[in-house]
Amino acid sequence: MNIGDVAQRSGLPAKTIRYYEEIGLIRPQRGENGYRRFREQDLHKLAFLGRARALGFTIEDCRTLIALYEDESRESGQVKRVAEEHLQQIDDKIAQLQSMRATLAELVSCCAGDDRPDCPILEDLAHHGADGATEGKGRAL
Amino acid sequence: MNIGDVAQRSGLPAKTIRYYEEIGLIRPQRGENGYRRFREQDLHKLAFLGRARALGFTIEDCRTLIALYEDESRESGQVKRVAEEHLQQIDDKIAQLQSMRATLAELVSCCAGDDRPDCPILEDLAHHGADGATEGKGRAL
DNA sequence: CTTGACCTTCCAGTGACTGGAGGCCCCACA
DNA sequence: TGTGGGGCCTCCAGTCACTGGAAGGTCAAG
Repeated sequence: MNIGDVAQRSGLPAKTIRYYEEIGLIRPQRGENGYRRFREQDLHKLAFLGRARALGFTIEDCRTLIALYEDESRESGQVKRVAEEHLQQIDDKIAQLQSMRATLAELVSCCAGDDRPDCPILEDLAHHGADGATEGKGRAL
Repeated sequence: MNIGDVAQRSGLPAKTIRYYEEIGLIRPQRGENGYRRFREQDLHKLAFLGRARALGFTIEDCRTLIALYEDESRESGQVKRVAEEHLQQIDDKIAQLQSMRATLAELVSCCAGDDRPDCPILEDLAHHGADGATEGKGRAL
């Protein structure tokens, strides 16, 4: 298979597949013309990666998960630990977003949203006492 | 005030303040020694930025919000629109994370997490039918 | 006069891609 | 046999919002 075929079958953009090769997640063979040649097992791995990424695992997590997947002597506890840590991070992120959401929704509901300049949203941003929504800053929306 | 003072008073790292100047969010004056000299109004603006960022507004949103804040003839509807769009994005993100969370929690609960290799988490990643958690990919955790 | 804290600029790296330029390669059709 | 168009290649730059570090100037205290 050429890259276009695996892209279509895996649902991943060709660019992303090349990137995954670059960082060593996959090692497709090469034809005489220099084109990447993918086998079924490469496709399988890409599908695995696509699903792990869709669950929000980082690339490094994916590396670990693939290594565990290929390691017949793995212990399921190792996998579970990775997943649990990730789950915890998701929970933290959700909590942070919900805190932001609450503050923001409150402000929005207080704003008339008409043609007059008075705006409680700006008032709050300009004069609010100390911290914003949560202590942890609002990175990575 | 020097940058260290405003950093302390605003809670933003000095690096970040320099960055905000670089991208034109603030324009502190300069002393003869080349040091940035901040006035109260600069500090005020930085505090505004810190709070807007803590609510998850992008830098571009912040630029807009500050412009509106300084525009006496603004209409609060403009501000509200920015905030509502942002709120919508937060809601989308929360929904996406909750979908991931649900899938992941289910998988984790099915995994024994012991010293045997059998692992439903890996099974799912390897053989799950089509999409991952949600259709939208899991970027930006 | 030295020490050490503070300030400056500039450059590089983060994560996970994404876009685009410039250039082969391959196949079908005239 | 030429040509056109699509697919493939590599390499470079950009994204977002910082963050770290190196190399060097400045300032106040002792």
